[in-house]
Amino acid sequence: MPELPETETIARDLDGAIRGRKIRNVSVRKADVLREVSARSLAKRLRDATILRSWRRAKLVVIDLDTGDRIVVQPRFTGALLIDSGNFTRSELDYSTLRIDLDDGRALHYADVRRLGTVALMDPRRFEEYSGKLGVEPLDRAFTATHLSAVLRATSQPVKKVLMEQRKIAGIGNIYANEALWRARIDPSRPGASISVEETQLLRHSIVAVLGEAIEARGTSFRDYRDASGKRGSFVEKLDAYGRGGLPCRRCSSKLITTHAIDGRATTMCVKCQH
DNA sequence: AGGGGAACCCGTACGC
DNA sequence: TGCGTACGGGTTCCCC
Repeated sequence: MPELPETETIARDLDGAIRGRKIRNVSVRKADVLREVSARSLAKRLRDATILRSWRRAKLVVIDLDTGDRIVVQPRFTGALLIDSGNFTRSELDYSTLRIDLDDGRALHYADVRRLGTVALMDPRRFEEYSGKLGVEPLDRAFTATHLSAVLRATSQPVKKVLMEQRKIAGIGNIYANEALWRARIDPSRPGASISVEETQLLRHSIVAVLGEAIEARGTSFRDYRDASGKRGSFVEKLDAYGRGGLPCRRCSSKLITTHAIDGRATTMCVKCQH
């Protein structure tokens, strides 16, 4: 569930909480969340490392270490990075998959109820390779209308599916794809190549605006998402499309519809004002 | 190359 | 009430 705004919120909070801390010890309780590294090797490579910075790339939380290694966390649906200052409840501990003990007595946990999320450890070369396969960051200057136009022009896939392809544009998932297309008044099923220059400019603006507003609201908590201190994001109240099937369109009052015709994912739109 | 489908995982919802 | 099963959801990987 965490898309770009939620992941950004997690990474910012985490950076404020653990920047400069040194790692003492690592213990892995559920090794099936690990990717590209064994539990043993993870513990070895993290021990005594200093945490330089936590930041976001696409829907990933990246933790830079002074060793050059990066911890790359993909929370997927129910993953969370939580800091235990000694006040964790039993259920929070139950879902902890791994614990990183810090030099100030606190511990960073990766907790994940369904464990579809992943934790990888990458050296600089591997991280560059991995990150290089991901598309442009929509909040970077590089995400221009010209760039979006080139992405859309190249495909006959539905525009909504294109927005969610991480190799093309990084960080947009089902919620913000629905929102941006509603704002731009574009029918999500239209082929990428059919989107006009004017529509592309409006769509780019809609994407940037909705992501920015959602970050300000600390993300959307629809079902599971909570930030590092367990709090919900408030953008759910501002959603115009996602989760509003059957409710009146906030522009024209006609009933929003939800279909699963695009890539099997829930698409909610206004048939009257999205063309 | 690009597309389709399975696998990953388990809480929740639903049927009997 | 209890048990069994289908489902969801993003990404990766395999196959066509």
